[in-house]
Amino acid sequence: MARRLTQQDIARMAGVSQTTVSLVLNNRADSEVRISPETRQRVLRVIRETGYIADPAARRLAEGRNRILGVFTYEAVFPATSADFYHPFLVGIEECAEEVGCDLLLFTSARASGGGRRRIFNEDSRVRLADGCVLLGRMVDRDDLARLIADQIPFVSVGRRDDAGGPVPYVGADYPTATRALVERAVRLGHRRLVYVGTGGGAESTADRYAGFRAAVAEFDVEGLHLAPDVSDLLDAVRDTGATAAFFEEQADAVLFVQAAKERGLAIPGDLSLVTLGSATRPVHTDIDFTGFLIPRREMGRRAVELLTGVIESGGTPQELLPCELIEGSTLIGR
Amino acid sequence: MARRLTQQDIARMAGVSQTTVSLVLNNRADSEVRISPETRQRVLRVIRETGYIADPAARRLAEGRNRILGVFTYEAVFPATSADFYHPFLVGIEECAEEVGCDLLLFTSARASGGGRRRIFNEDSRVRLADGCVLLGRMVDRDDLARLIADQIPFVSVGRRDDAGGPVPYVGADYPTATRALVERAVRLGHRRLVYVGTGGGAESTADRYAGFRAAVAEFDVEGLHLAPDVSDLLDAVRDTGATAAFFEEQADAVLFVQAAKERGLAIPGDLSLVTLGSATRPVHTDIDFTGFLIPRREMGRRAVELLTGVIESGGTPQELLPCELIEGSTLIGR
DNA sequence: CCGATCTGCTAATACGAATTATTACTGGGC
DNA sequence: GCCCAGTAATAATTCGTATTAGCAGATCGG
Repeated sequence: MARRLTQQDIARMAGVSQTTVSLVLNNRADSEVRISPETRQRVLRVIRETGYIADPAARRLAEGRNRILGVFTYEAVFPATSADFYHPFLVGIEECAEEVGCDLLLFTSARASGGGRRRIFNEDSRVRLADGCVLLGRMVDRDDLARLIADQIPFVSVGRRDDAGGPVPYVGADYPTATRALVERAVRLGHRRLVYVGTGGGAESTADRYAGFRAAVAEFDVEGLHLAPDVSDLLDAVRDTGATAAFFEEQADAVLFVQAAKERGLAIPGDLSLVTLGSATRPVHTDIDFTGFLIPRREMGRRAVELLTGVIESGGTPQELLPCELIEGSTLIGR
Repeated sequence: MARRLTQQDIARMAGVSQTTVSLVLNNRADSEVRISPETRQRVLRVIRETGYIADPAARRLAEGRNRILGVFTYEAVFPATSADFYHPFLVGIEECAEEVGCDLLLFTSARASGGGRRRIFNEDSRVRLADGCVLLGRMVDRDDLARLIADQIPFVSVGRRDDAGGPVPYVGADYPTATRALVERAVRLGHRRLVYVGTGGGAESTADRYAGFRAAVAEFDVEGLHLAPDVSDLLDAVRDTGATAAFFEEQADAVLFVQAAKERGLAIPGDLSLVTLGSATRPVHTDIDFTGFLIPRREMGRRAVELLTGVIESGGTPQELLPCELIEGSTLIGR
């Protein structure tokens, strides 16, 4: 590999010192440092002619900055399987990274040598190459989080915000508010007995939805029931509750439910209103125009990068919940 | 930002020199270099306890390697608009990168300061941070290519393979062979008059398809006609040719064509057989089971990374066309 | 006309890891 | 007692850029 151009080479050609080249490049105009216009032009000309570009590694080493943002995911970023969960986040992340002039480093090598799940800190982690990083994924390793905090590596977690021996900077979706709004809408439409279909626990994202549901039914003083999505006959189970509106944690479950309802003569939304709490994590294609809300994934990605640049520059532990856009839809009607 | 651990720190803690730490880390066992088992263990223990990780920038500077592969695209990698062109390539790239233990650097900042199109070499390009890079995109800048070659930066182009003052390493799809195979199939089924619908020129990918078509009709001694896809009334135009089978360069055009045919009472494939030459670049959703072929995008991504690692290690200018899988489909029948 | 200030630039060093050259020590052979 | 081989480790240098301190020469004030 032909040795590439260095500032030393440029300096030689322009008849100045390497220092001068560096100063011109970073066009410093401090009172401390002075370069005559002629010299500056001469150096710039050589740089232009040779197409010299500074070595990013050396740069990073010297000044500690890179304009590279790391992106870490616990699963493959580009899942072969689905129309995928990560994609919208990445769209937002890329957009914003482009705006702030940063490149993205995807930690694809992170799968530990053991072949197990991905870990941020493996033997030769390249995390530190980036100025900071965005964490994506429903299951973030607590030890990794703790380590990030301990090492004071700037990062922002998207979605997850578990505490890990210290506050975690994050961008999330405001599920409680969105869920509350949907409950309110149902109540306004005359529903008095609602059922929540979903795990209601586990990941924060689902726990949040359920908590929002619970708080809202209490606030509006209506009946709020809960059903696990994996009961043997969900259709009957929902019917038995006597609820007039069902809130589905998972859109995929709602799709199956509608399928079953159609087969067994239950009219949606005539006999039962349906609400979905956010877009599907499991891929599903449907033409049903569910009433529900959109998780602002793209916006979350964007915001994560914005916050990250802030953290990199001035530290802090930003925590933000982004509003979900409500979808009018046609599966929730008055009764 | 708390200063992070360095080999110097580890050395101090273990009571050895920085050199020793480095040697232990790269566990060199040359006859030139000897470390006693006790010392080695002591150093390793400190490393384990502190969780020390080498600074990738310093590493890169010293040894010139990074295990980072750059990925350059002329458009956004994650287009907000479509179920997107790049995705399958990226799936393959990521898979293979993970296997070879490399991280991926996406040059998202590459949009030149002018706000114009992306360029690989802008003022502070981070290209050199990577050991080499994969180029994606239908339109690769010739100057960029020339520069990559001149600077001897290892790279592999996916799809494009324009000459740029020197041979370009690439992975492509074997359109000519696949197109020939489809023509052959049509001929075997009794078709004697075929029409190619598409630009037939411009990008290599389309030029290749048309060239394959031309060569095949010559080889099998049948009639081969050509129609631009944007004629005012494509349906009539195709009808007028008297062809019994139409080969569509773009699946999107074929979908529209079928639509029009249905409306105007032309039976597909009863009255006219249809063949599509590769999956859509414009996103389109259809349930039609077209006869045609699949562009092995994912495999191309994989292979590009494989070839790139080869180039990085031992140079060369690999050039490969990957076979396209034929799709039996139901739009091409005998007559 | 001598010190003070200003101007334009460079030498030296730091950054963190890898590598090369070199030193300190131990035993063994004669 | 001296030289040599072998072992274990270190000092010094390298990579390319950024920064700090400082050095000549010119200009100015008194």
